[in-house]
Amino acid sequence: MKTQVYICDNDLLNYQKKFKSLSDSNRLYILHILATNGKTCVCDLSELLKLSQSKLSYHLKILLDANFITVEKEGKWNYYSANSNELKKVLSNELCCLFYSGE
Amino acid sequence: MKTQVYICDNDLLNYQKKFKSLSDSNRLYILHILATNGKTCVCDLSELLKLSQSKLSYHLKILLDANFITVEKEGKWNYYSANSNELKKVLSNELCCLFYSGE
DNA sequence: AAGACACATCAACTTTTTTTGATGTGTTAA
DNA sequence: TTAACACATCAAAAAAAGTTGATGTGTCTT
Repeated sequence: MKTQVYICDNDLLNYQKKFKSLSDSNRLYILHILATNGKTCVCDLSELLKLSQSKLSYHLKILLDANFITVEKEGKWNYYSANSNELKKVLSNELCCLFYSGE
Repeated sequence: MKTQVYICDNDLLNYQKKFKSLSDSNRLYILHILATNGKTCVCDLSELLKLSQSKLSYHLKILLDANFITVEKEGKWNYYSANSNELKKVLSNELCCLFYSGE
């Protein structure tokens, strides 16, 4: 029985956070919309997802904290985009186009 | 604003389940050990992970339900292995060797 | 300056997940 | 056949995540 292991606690917690952010169908749907629609403002996301404003905000923040999406504030509106580079680090090619956009 | 989206509810729930199973550092550590050590029995996992027996059982079941690991019962012992084929469908190559074993 | 809009944040609540310790089941050894 | 072992399962408790409705902040319009 080998006892040595190669991953450190910090890495585990970091991946835990990333996968936790992906572990909700609302958030996966958000990523899907951002991946297929590109830059989208909260108001449009709210319509597409049929989520209340505060609920949507909550889920966007989680994806943001995981660094899987980015915001640009333009005056009154906030536009969100998928951070495909970060998503690609974690997700398989098979999930390309579904949850992030390809090269 | 485009309104069409391409993913169905069932797919979303399926991915939610998969990612939920990956969203815990104990379970990621289990996968890491299985990926690096290969087939391992619960008793050895319990020592490596320093998890109580029932807690470990709980987490193994979640990974099993997500189809990310498999069991073989040999008499008294249960041996678990990573289901690398399934993991590879979801996880990037970058995570190969960390959470599943390569080709 | 006042109102309307787009969004974030907060506190209270609900739901889900995780932990814990006890009990149950099958297998092996004495 | 009894005891010990390896593990799963269960019910209760604790902790974490998600929801809701209200409030706050910044921007634009008038």
